[in-house]
Amino acid sequence: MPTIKDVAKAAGCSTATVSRALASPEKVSEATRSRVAQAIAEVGYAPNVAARNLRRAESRTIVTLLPDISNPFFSEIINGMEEIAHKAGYQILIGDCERDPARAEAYFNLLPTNQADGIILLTSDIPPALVRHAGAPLVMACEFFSDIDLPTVAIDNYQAACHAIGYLASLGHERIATIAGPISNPICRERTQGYHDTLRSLGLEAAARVVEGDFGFRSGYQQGLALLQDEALRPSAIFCHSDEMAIGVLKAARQRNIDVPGSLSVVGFDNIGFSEYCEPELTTVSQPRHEIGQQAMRMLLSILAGEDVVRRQTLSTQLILRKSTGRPGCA
Amino acid sequence: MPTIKDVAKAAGCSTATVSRALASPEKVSEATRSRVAQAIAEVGYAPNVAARNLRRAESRTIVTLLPDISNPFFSEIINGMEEIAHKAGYQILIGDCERDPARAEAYFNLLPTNQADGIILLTSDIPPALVRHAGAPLVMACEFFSDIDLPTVAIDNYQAACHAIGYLASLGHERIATIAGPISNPICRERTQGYHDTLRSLGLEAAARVVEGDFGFRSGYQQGLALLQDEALRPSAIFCHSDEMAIGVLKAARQRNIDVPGSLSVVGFDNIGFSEYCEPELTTVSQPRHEIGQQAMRMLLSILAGEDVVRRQTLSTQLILRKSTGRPGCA
DNA sequence: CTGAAAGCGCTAACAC
DNA sequence: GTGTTAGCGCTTTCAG
Repeated sequence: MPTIKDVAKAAGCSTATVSRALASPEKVSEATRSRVAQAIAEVGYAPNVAARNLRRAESRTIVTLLPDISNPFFSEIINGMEEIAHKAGYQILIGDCERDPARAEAYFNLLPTNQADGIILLTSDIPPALVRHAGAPLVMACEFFSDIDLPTVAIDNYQAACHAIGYLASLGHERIATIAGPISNPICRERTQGYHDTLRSLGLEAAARVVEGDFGFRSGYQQGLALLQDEALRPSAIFCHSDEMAIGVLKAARQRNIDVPGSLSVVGFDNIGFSEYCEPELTTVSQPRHEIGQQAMRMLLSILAGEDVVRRQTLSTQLILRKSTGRPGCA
Repeated sequence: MPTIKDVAKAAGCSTATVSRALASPEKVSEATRSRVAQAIAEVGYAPNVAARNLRRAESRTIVTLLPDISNPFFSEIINGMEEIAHKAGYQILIGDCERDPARAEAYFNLLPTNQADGIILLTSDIPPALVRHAGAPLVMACEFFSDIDLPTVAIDNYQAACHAIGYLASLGHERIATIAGPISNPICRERTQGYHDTLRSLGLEAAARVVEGDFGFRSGYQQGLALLQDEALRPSAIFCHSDEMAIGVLKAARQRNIDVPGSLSVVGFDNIGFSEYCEPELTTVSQPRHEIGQQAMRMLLSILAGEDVVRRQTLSTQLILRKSTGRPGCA
């Protein structure tokens, strides 16, 4: 591989000039600049990034920490992030934590050694101590910590839940249950709060029922089975904190011979690709995932550039009406 | 951040000794080694990776190129790769190509500048020229090129298809169709070949019908709709080259009021998580994804280490029998 | 606007 | 077993 020296030789100038021609062209005369450009093409030069990083003490790499890479919810967010990062000459390193603090720690350890310039957190399920002593810019997307104030881009989970519950109530549902994500998760608390507040304002609080899942298919299925077990207590609608759990509920209902939406309405959250292909198609809360990814990355790059940023961006959600919701008892 | 010099000073030795204590402890005396270890803990040292990479002319980074990060089929493979890579001190950079040759090229360009040491290809949908002139180790996983012989770990697609079709035929199906992935894709050709050969050996070739999809839900749905349109020509079973397409077919059948498995059997490929939660649960060909990821990474690391490798590893598949298949006309 | 020169932090000959 | 030394390729003062 040719180095900057080879280019300098070919262009008849010093390595410093080549470097400048690349990094700050305006500081180099028109003539020199074009000679350098030609020399670069001639020798087939590409800068050695490790050398540049060492010298500049940066890595041009952003880590994205997520709880589970197999959840398709994240992929569109990552696409949005990548789009912005790539334009700015940054790379993304995807870190799958799998609820393992050691993994999270390994990724945070990339910061002090200049292997990463910053981290975007798509999960709050990591040791707070890591976050507090990160020593490099951090941005939260989708989630947040209850006790640590980080720059954040997210939706209004409270409002989204209110909206979903309000819609179910407007359909005539009076017994609305929730299958939440982990209660330790602040966004789930917000959603649950929105759920309770809406029920209360509608006088439906007596029939409130919240069970906990982990966002995955299986937990939705199991909690759905439990929720639908006792006919006397059976909810007529279930609001789920993820589409996977909602799809699990759909399976539970099928197994219990409960028609959806005839005898049970189900609302999901996230609008993943599957939600259009399950039976029945899922009514769900859609988040602007691509935009969340873009904004989070923009925010982090701004911070890295030393610019001031709006520390809290809230993007809007949309309730997508499909076939899993209807008036109660219309079977 | 403390450097190796600080450690040397604290341990009362030279930087070279510290470096050796870290890289090849057996070359350093017991006593020195422990003094170095203590000094490292004392000053809180962590090696600067950019400097090491520059010096060693390596990056300890492996790129994984895949066609679409939102396809959950890949996530378990990536987990397997990460497991092995991490143990060996390597990082994984996930490259989503999105069928864009420019993206693929950008990732290949990391090779000559030592930003990546090798690439694992999970897609064959990239310009062959890139592959031919990569200038660093490449390994294929799952897929392969018809005209470029790369070290590969994959399943026997031909056999897997034969097995699936044989099973369908054993159930009594005589009109078996296939929704293939892109015909330009060699693995799809193999599967299609297995399909035809099996039908022929069974005397069922006259009713053969192959249409092309792109592995996604929508294409399965659309091709399913088309395949099920004309009652006279309607297949009694459809073999799909991906679970997503099979799930699309399920939706198409529902829309056409065709009972699965009563009037139509459907077989998928990949055994993604959703295949257990769709209606009916999907019979599908399962690939050992975790193991594929592990083996592919092991192979690449061996090549990097200059070891000889078995250039072609074939892992076994399993036909998972669930609810989407049955005897024809048993509705 | 350009060149000389120092050095980022680390490793690997090469000596001893 | 350990120290000395010369860079890896690049950027960035500092002079001019």
